[in-house]
Amino acid sequence: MPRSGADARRRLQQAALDLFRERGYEATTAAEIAARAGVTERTFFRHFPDKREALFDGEDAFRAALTNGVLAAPEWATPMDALLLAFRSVEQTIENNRPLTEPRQAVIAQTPALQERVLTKTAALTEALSEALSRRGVERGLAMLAAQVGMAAFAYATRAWFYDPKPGLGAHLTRAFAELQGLSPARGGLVARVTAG
Amino acid sequence: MPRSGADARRRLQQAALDLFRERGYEATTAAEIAARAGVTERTFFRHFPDKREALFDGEDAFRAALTNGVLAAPEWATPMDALLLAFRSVEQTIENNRPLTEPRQAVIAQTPALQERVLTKTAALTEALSEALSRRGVERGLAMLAAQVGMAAFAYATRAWFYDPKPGLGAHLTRAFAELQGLSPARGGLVARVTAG
DNA sequence: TCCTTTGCGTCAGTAACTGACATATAGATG
DNA sequence: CATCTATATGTCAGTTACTGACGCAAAGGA
Repeated sequence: MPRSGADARRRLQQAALDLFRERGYEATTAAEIAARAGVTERTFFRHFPDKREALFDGEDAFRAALTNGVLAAPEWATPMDALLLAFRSVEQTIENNRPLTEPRQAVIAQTPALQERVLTKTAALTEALSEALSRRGVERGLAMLAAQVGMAAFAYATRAWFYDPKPGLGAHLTRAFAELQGLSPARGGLVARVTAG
Repeated sequence: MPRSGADARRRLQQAALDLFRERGYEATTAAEIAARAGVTERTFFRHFPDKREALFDGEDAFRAALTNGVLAAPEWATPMDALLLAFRSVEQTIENNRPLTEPRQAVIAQTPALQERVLTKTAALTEALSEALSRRGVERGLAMLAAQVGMAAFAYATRAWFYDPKPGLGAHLTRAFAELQGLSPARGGLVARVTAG
């Protein structure tokens, strides 16, 4: 196979992250990113379908790891069990990648266009988890519900871990899934009564 | 106050929906929408910040109704109770608006760019619900978790109601919140054991 | 050494937006 | 009724994200 192109791609990603941090996302053009990476604007768009994607990469591996985690869960595991196991299986990866994801998060935090893209990435991940659950025999609608609830718990844990990394992501994860339990209304509450009826 | 502009806005929305249905979102330009509405492209962008927004409107009223529903819940209501009450309070509105939302959904279903925008609209709604819950005294992180879980259940109910409207949205809603209960792992399950520890 | 495969540059073009300025019109004010 | 003002709209020029077509160059296999 001739010329790899992976090199230019990495340079483009680095240049994009740097420029977004220096001038902000909106204030940097695709041409500027390409120039700093030593290539043409056209090359930029050959590597990334749009300007935002330069900031997101390696999501495929993460998704694969998560779905594998769900599928590898023991047979007796409930949907939420399987999700918790899946999240714990990528725990180390996330903790190791923190130095790389942190500056990225800072850029995303101040640009709505990137936040929008994060939402679709998360939605794709949720969809993948849902499909993995449905492969385990969970009905499709219920699988999507469980996947969304699981992702909410995961996000909750991640937020907490972001501000307080000491206990480790794993501790935050189990706490999040526990809080999920506590969310269920008290005995005799409205939802409980409606559910019984 | 001179000239209202509300008229042109409505025409633009209608023209956008029609054109998106005829040619698809990507294949219709903002200039075409404006032309059909009898105005200039510039006027289009004065009414809507971008092309996608022409399809979304009246979300503010919906959000206000939802947050009011949360705030109006009785004091003894748990977070999930309050959310269920909020959703049930807009039940009629949604059922009545179905004829208007259905063609819109059809367009959205086949254009990724619009699906992305739906996600941010949903996120904004979730954020609003979360804030309403936190005003009820729920801790902010937990409020967000509850809001996301509630929105997941709401989406689940809406999907089910879309395919089977006969029982009414209310029935699907109570069922969704009940399924949420069932999602909790069985006694002795992994999450239960981890939670206990 | 040729040949194929693939990344890249160049160029032209479309379309989503934006700022600046002029104009027209509905309504309040006298 | 005349005028004045606030606001919507038109016009125009410009930027930038993104795309298709074509040609060149380089890396590896034959």
